[in-house]
Amino acid sequence: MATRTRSAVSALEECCPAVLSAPLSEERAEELAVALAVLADPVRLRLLSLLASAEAGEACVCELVEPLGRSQPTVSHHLKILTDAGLIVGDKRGRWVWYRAVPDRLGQLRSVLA
Amino acid sequence: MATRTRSAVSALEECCPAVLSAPLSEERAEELAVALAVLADPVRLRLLSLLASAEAGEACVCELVEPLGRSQPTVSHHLKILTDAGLIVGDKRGRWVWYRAVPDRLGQLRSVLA
DNA sequence: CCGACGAATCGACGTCTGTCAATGAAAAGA
DNA sequence: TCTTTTCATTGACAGACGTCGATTCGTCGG
Repeated sequence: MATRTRSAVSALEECCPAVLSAPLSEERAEELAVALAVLADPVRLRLLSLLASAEAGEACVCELVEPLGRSQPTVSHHLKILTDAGLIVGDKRGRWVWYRAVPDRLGQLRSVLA
Repeated sequence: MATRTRSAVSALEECCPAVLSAPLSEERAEELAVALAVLADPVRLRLLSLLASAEAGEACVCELVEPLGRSQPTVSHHLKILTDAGLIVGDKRGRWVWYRAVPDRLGQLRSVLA
């Protein structure tokens, strides 16, 4: 939902030294590592994939629990991590929360691995 | 060194479903997560960066310990992880082992985040 | 109001991971 | 051969992370 707190979004906000071309400061390496760690989980990768290929590009939590084979609290846990990283956004409508991927965000990360 | 064992290199050998376009199977998500976890560490990111911007594109371990601010065993530990992932290669010459980055390998990972 | 439902939070547990000191192995020099 | 240098391996420890059951918080229907 738009009301959710975003913490780690600032990780690589503006464009990018690119790992193999710049010497990469200690602070920046830490930021990049945190951002990549969000993606380094099979459940979160499948979440991104499921959301991107869902009807209308979005899905509620209850539709994600079963295909992932994880408990509802676990799925909510990963959704929060992805949300905090800015990779997905949630929109609460009635009793359901509809999540959708933010492809631009993934593109930012991709461009750092130049 | 060329004699070193490579284990996790098979992670995403041939080209790529791309996270946001394919539904991403459970097995493939696991492989991708393992591959990304190798990059999700500040010391390993700085290692890649240091090697890429080193003289002649290579450096020995003793040249890497001090700028990283980690113990020699710790640096060797991370070098092994990067080597097993195919992101760097080591070449033993005399008493020194010269490491260099493998940019193609990083490009493979990058392309998965399409 | 009250009960049912969807989702987030909490608490606890087991596992994985980064780190270092100590040790081991290989190579060069005296 | 003995010593020194360079790097890898081992063992141990602390902290972080994924997972689930139980609980709590909102929201809708009756």
